[in-house]
Amino acid sequence: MAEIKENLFHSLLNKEVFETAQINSFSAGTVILNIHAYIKSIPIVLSGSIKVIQTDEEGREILLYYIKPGESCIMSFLAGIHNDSSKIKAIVEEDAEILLIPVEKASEWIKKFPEWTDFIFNLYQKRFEELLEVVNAVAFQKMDTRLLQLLNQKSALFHSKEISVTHQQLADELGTTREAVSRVLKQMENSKLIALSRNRISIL
Amino acid sequence: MAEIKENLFHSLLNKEVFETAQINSFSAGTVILNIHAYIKSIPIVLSGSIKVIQTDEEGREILLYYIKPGESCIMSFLAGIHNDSSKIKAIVEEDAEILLIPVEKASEWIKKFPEWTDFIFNLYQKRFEELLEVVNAVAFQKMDTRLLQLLNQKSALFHSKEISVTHQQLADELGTTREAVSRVLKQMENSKLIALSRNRISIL
DNA sequence: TTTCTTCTGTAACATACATCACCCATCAGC
DNA sequence: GCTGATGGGTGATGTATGTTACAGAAGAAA
Repeated sequence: MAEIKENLFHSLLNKEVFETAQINSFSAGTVILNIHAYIKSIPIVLSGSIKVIQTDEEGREILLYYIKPGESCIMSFLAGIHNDSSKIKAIVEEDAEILLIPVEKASEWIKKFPEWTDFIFNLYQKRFEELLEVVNAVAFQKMDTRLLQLLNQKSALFHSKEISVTHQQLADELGTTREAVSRVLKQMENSKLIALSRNRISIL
Repeated sequence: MAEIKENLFHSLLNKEVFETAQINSFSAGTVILNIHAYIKSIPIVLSGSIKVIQTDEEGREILLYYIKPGESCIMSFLAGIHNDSSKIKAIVEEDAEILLIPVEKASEWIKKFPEWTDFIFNLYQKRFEELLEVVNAVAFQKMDTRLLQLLNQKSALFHSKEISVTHQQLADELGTTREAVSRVLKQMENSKLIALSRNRISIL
């Protein structure tokens, strides 16, 4: 974490950023940002990770992307500067330390610090591309492909081939049902791609 | 068009913007921006409209959103300032007049004109929300709902209850097949929601 | 251990959509 | 008018995923 902070400090943020911001710790599962909530501060992840999901009226969910160390939630930035409410939900995936920046500062800095603007635009592009991938996956890919991708994503995130997750959680993130996930996982186990046990999937 | 130009001029752009930019005319069907193309200028639509679609490797498409007068293609802005290639395809839907702004100017103005930055951020938010809706629609909605929404969108765009379009075109925009579209349309006709004829759909 | 809860496996069936196949309708050009 | 091209209608069939329903497995609690 100290490392990330140093990087941010040197490469894109300056003293004022760190002096203004507060650092907070959140444990896995905490809902950082809920749908329809109004936003007063913008989070920058220092350690851990946050997952951003969309929920529809009927409560169905779908994973949009992860926010990793050094990144921020661009949706909250947008909603924040427009004084609008959030359209998405953000949940801590791994215990995280987060820098909270008041919205007014965030928009003030756009005028003052070109590096900050760059940082924001870079994130925009990244998030846009990730959203395009989600659209593609949902529109054209079958569950097996999507599941495998999700497992690999999680494996990379946790730096481990062992993933602690229930089928229901995966189903929620993919916007499908537990049974569908169980079926596909079982097939993947039969093809020796993964090994299954309660609350745990190992990628082979 | 003169009206839009005046509005842009007064509300968010200034003299320099119009002096720098060129106005070009494009007729319906023109591909303004292709996937993998590098971007040297950013379009602002003055009249007509542009549709932005995503295509995957297998050539399947899906409509993302429309760019209407007074708006710009934010993807090209992002890709432009990062000197990256386009991930999407933009096609003129209605004959359009477009202001072309060189990328260097676009990023220069971020520092110079707060109104320009506001304009950009506003668009970002709008596009983000539209993408979220696409994700939702593709993930959770059935074809009948999606088709109806698309027809209403087109009807609003063309300011007409009569839409000139083939079933195949609709299928492409929804990322499905012609047969599926034909069947659903026929049902909708039976429910007196629309009337069908060759190359034309009338919303009742 | 026994009991309870949560997670997983799986069968049977329903449904939406894709795919294939073909015919008919409409319209443009001759 | 005829002819050919494009667009549209529709049945048959396949397949992925949703739905319902229930049983067994693995842990947690007692």
